[in-house]
Amino acid sequence: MPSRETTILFPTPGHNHGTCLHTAVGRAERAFETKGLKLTPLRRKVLQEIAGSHHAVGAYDILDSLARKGDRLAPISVYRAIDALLAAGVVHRLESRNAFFACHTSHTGSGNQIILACETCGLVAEVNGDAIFQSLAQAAEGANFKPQRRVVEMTGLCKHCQPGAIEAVGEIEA
Amino acid sequence: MPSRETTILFPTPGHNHGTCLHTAVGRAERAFETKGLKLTPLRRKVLQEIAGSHHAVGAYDILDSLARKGDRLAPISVYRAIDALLAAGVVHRLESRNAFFACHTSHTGSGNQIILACETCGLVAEVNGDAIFQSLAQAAEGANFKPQRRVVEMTGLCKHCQPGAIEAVGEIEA
DNA sequence: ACCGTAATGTGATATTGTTTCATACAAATG
DNA sequence: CATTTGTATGAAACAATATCACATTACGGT
Repeated sequence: MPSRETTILFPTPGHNHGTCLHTAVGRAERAFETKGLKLTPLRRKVLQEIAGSHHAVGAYDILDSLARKGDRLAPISVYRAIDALLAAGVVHRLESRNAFFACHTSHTGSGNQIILACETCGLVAEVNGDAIFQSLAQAAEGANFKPQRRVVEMTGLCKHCQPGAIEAVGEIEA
Repeated sequence: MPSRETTILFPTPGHNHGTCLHTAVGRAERAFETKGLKLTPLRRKVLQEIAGSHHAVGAYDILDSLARKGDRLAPISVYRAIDALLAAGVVHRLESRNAFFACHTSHTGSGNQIILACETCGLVAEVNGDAIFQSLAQAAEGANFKPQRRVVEMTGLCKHCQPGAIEAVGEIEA
C-alpha cells in the first residue's frame, strides 16, 4: 500500500492533472454545499487557480494569473475568495511560505493532516498526522495549554527530488 | 515537576524579566562564541529588543522601538541582525505570525522544540517535542520524504488566560 | 600599510495583507 | 410586490513584511 499512497502524494510531473483538478472542484462543490456556503463564480475561479497544480501559490500569483486571463481583481477580492475556500476547508495555507494550496485528498478519518513541501520542485502534499496531533495534545496538556490552531509543516525533498531519484526532465508543472 | 515547568513556560505578568533577559543575552554570547559567530553591537541591540519580553515581535516593532531610542535603522539592517540571531539559534521565527521571539530555554536534549503561542496574552513558549519529531520522522519516511525544516506551532490559551484562571490585571508586559 | 572578508549603511523596490466605504445581489419577510 | 436584511463584490488607498543592489566601513591577518 505505500506505493499507491506515495504515488498519490507526489504525482509525477507528467501526470494527468485534469483529473486532480476535476476531483478537487467536485469535492469543493460538495464541501460548500454541506456547510451551507456558496461556491460563487469568483471563488470557483480562484479555486481553479490554486487547484491547477500541486504547488502552493501566493495570492498575488493568483491575481496575476487571473489578470492575464482578463480578470482584473483587487487583492482584497482574491483574499476574500481565499478566505471562503479556507473556511470550506478545500484549500490550506502554507504558513511557512505565506501561500495557499488546494486540498487534493479526502481527509479521511480525523482530518488531522500534516503538510510536506518539497524545496526543489515545490510540490505540496498532506499526510495523515494523527500520531503527531496526539503527541501535540499531550504536550499541550503538560503545559496546561488549550490549543486552538495547529501548524505542522515539513519542508525537504520529495521522493522525486532526492539525489538517488530519476531526474525529471524540464519543469514540474503540476 | 510539572508546576516548576509550567511556571517557567508561561511566566506571570509580574515576574522579574530582567533575569530572563540577562540569561538570554548570556546564552547568546556563548552561542555566538561557540559557533564562531560575532554578537556585534547591532545584533545585541536587536536581541535585547526581542528578548525584552516573552512575546513574538515583528521586525518593524523592533525598528520602531529602536527608533524611539534614537537608533534609526533601515529595515534591512534589522532583518540582517535577525538572520544572524536565527543562525545562532538564540531567536526563533513564529511562522504563523511572521514574527520573532527569543529563546528563553536552554534546549536541553535533542533541541527539538515545539512552540506554543497564547492568542490572548501573546506569550510564546517552547516545549520539548521529541515525541512529535519522532512521529514526524516516521510520517516523512512513509512518504519517502527527506525532511529539512520542521515547523510545529500551536496557538491557543496559556494557563493564565483560560476561563478558570485568575485574571491578570492590566497589560501583560513580558 | 595592505588586503580580504564580514558587517553595516542607503535608497529603492518588491511582496503580502488590510481598512474603508460603496455597490450589487439574493434570500427572507411582511 | 416591496422591504428588509445579510452576504458577496468592487474600488482605492494604505499598512505590514521583506528583499535587492550597491556603497561604505570595521576588523583580522600578513
